[in-house]
Amino acid sequence: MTGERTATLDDVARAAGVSRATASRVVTGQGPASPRARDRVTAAVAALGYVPDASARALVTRTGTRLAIAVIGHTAAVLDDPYVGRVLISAAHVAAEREVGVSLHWLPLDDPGSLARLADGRGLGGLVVVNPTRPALETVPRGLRGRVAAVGVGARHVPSFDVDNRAGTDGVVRHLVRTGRRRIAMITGPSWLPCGDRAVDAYRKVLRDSGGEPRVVTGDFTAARGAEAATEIMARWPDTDAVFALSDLTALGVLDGLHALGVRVPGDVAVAGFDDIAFAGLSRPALTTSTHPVEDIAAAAAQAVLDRRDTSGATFYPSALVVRDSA
Amino acid sequence: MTGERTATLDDVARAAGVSRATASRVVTGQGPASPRARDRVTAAVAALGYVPDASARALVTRTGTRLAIAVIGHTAAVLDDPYVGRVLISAAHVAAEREVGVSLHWLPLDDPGSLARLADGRGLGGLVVVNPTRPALETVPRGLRGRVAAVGVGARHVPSFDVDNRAGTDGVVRHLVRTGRRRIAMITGPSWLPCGDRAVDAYRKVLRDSGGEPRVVTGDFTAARGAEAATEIMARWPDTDAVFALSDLTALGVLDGLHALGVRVPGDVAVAGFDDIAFAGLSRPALTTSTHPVEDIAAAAAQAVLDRRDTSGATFYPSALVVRDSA
DNA sequence: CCCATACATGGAAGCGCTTCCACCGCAATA
DNA sequence: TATTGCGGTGGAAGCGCTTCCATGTATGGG
Repeated sequence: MTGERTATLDDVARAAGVSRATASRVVTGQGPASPRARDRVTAAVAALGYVPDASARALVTRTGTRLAIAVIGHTAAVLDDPYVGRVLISAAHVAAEREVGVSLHWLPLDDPGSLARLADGRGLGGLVVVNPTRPALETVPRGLRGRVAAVGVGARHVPSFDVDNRAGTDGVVRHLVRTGRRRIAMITGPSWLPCGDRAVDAYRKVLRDSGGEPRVVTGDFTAARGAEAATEIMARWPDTDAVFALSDLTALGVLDGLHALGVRVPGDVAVAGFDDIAFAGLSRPALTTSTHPVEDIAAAAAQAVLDRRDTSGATFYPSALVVRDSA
Repeated sequence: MTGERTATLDDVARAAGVSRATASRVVTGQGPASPRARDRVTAAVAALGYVPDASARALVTRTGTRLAIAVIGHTAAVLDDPYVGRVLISAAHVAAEREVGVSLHWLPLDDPGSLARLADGRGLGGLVVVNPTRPALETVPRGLRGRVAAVGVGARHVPSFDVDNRAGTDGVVRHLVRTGRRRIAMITGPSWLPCGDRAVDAYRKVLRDSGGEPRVVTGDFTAARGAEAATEIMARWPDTDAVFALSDLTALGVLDGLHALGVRVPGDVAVAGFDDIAFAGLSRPALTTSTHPVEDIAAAAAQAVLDRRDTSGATFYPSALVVRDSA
């Protein structure tokens, strides 16, 4: 049964008739090696199907640069939203280009301490935290300082990358005002996600300037909640003439909810979202929204972390108004 | 500057006044340890912020069960599609429950050999390949036999998990026929993805039974291609009265394309998709489609791999017709 | 023909950890 | 009191790899 054993560098060296040191030099491409030795080792590697053990290698080189991506918030809501998937894919792309591995971690909302456990070993090149809560970010192990970035929130202690949802919201709400709406309601994100605060601020500010009173309802970024919230809003403030949701998914739900209520969009009520997801242009009426360059943001975070760039503070990416039919 | 060094188990042992062996026993929870030793070690761990080095641990235990997820196909199309993200998230969930790490790999379509490189070391508990091409699966390193599963294709050599798109397609197309459609076109997936073959078979079969002639157009699972394909189809076969796309995203694109053409849905042409994504119910008209339990499938694949269950052969998950407004 | 120089090579140390094994002291039993 | 058994413990080996260092072995110039 020894045939089932995976080959080790010793096996390769023995098969090639060289020392393990030489074999290592050839395999890694570092250090001198005669053509003869090179050939024999290469042949042995192929013959034995040798694959270096990453653990052993990382142990000695202390250079195992792996990019860890931690997603916080274990809610079902995340499943339907393409957001996390897009972040994952984009960050994984960046990592793949640099030939560093990616590890994925799924952290419950209520156990921020688990972030610390991610730093398993020095094999960690960096950590990207998606949708982090504030307490979670404070549990980042000190060995990792300077190698952590946050996506999707304006974090304090670590470099963070997010869309400028203040400016984006401002743009959307101003557009609503410009097109004659005054009684504008807003559906926010989940309360545990601090990223919405700046958006709500912007919304309040525009309303104040235009003489409207704020009508804020808490959402959770899901479509189901959007439909529900639409009903709530129309019941509580029947004269509402516009609804702005901080998520396209929710806005699509609003469209659905209003449709069920027999409210016409945009005739009776204008609807706007945020994110400009692929489906925003496909709904009927097509959704007015503001862009969210998720891939750029995630890629930037991954790059910053892998480059050990100390981009402290928050970086906000521009969001552009996309006017379609719903508002 | 020694303060910056990350603590090792030796440091912990020294601080706790015990041997490294004892410290290890306490940290891992394996083997006997007196309450006194336990307390002292625990305290030392906390004080030093010690985190075990996963590489070193994996090296000696040979038990580093990490779940590798490889996504094949580097196309932009994957980005918009929630599919891959959902697979990732679901598999990561399963892994998280069992406390095994997840590593993510992004493989170009044209270099299947890179699959072999994933088996870096014995730290690999299993490999889930998403959307694998046939040649890619054949490059799986022999050390990994029995620890690989495929998602999204009826693979030959490794256990595979996919939706039963033969039955699903059958259900959708029969529904179209039942509602009076005869001149039904189909938009498939990309040609490099073999999973569509069975669906096309089913489509052909139903058409043959109902006396229609097949009208097959190649797609790529994107919405943009759907809009394009709709135009192509209507130009080539102007009397088409139904379009079935093997992807909801594409079907939504078809809706858009037909709308631009001034074709009414479902009045003039019925449209049906496949997958029942979250947005399918939100489009206007709401999309008729067939379910695709992506999360179940991905979870099953991850479980099979982590359990070392030798579920050879293909497992197909049922797909249920969802009739909405578009067909 | 001999010595300096370069390169190729193997021996050996050690990365941080787990675990086998031998050991020791203690309580329980004869 | 002598013997057994056992939980707790430390020493030491070794996982597979890289890399320092010393030792060859060809090559050039003097």
